[in-house]
Amino acid sequence: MKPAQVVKALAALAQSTRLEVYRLLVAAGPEGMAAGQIAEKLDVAPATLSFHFRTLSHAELIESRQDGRFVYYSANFAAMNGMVDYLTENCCGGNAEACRTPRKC
Amino acid sequence: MKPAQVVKALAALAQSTRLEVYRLLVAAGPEGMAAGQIAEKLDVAPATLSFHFRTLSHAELIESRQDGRFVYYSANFAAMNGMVDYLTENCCGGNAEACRTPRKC
DNA sequence: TCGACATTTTAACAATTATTAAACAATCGG
DNA sequence: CCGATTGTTTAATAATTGTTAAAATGTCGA
Repeated sequence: MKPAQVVKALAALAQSTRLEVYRLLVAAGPEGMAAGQIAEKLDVAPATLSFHFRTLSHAELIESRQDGRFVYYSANFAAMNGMVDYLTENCCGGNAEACRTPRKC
Repeated sequence: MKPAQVVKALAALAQSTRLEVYRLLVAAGPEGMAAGQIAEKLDVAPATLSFHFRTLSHAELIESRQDGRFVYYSANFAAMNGMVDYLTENCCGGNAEACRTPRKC
């Protein structure tokens, strides 16, 4: 994963509304959720949400598919793993064991 | 980890200079590096770097200790793990296996 | 104590970002 | 087709952020 893209992904998540959206989609799993459902659940104006979707999409953290009148968004799990891998590269000079902790996903 | 702090941590890393600083410190391990070493290695003006240190410190992603005239900075590994855990909470509605991938650290 | 070194703070400016309302597509049911 | 629904785009404004030079702080060796 290239540095510029990691920065883009981090920036995309570094905003409370987008972070909530992303977490919602992570919890929703591969099937995702419709834009309207998300707007309702988070109580955010559609235009605002659309702006944030675009940012998350551009960062390749989420994907979208159209289904009739609805647009479903879903999380791109590989992207986040790539981001985390980048952050922890050469951890402790290669001795990763020194700072290992278990994780959930 | 509280949402506001996760946002702060992500925002701190969502900037190329700070991301480089952080990665350098992750690689350096618990002993860390002196501010001047980092400035030289990354070719960044001291004042600029100081500004970024403050942002990273405030996000609790790095720590500092004074040693004579030098200030050593080091990565706070627990903070990043907390951040990642937050992002992946309830992954795939609890079925974390569905999106599991191995990681390095 | 003096002078040199290491780093931080302040102040100012340029650039980026978030939000909203309003206008604009696109899709469906009747 | 028409009207209602779903979502996106545009344009404008307010707020936040990154960078730099200059001044200030703190530490050490002589």
